Amino acid sequence: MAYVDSLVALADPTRRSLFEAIAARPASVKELAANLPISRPAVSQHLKVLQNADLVKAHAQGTRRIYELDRRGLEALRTYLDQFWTDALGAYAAEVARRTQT
Amino acid sequence: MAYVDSLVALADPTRRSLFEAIAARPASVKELAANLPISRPAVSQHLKVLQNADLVKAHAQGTRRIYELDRRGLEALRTYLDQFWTDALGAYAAEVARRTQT
DNA sequence: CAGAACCGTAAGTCACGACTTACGGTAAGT
DNA sequence: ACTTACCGTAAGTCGTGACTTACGGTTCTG
Repeated sequence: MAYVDSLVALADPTRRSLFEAIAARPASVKELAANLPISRPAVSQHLKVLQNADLVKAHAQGTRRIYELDRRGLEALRTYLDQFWTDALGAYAAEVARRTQT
Repeated sequence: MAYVDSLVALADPTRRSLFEAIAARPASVKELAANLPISRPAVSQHLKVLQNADLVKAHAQGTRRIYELDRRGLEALRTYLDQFWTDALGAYAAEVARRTQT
């Protein structure tokens, strides 16, 4: 259920900010913390959540840890959502068609 | 920012259960509550959240309210995620390519 | 070999959100 | 009209998770 972790991770506004910042450009923890109104340890904690949701991955570079995007988390989430796209137009289509109002 | 509401709504396990049940087949509040270990008012509260995330829509049928899937919420969420798919392969591609390890 | 820079974890606080019960409101049945 | 069925909202409780400060560990630099 990796998609669950992705959903929970991205539901938090601070983690979304981190994720979006990392997606735009890989960065160190300090750099990421500089653009947020919270402490550096808080950023580390959020990154941990993002990381084991496979939304982000890190690699050391000297004493710094550079975080970059990991597409596996997004992919899991995407797959989960796509399931409803097709389901909603398959078995569910007949039901909807009858009372269509959209 | 409709996608934010969708993310928050689907981050809760109970709301996911409701959403998935509704996606599989439209149902009344009582029917939905019957398959969950929580009270009926709790279900109503969750449905309210799902509804103003545009993940679900309701229409009255006698004294019952039938909830069915609303694709607008999913669409908003999908669009948000797709943004990273392309971004991550565009401006971000060069950065990654250099330190590729995946 | 200090000292500094960068980071993760531990422990504790506090607000928020997921529940409950109680209540009121509307539509159908007799 | 009265009762029953179905539902939403109000108010209050309680656990979880998003923060903080404090600490220890590792890697460059002088």
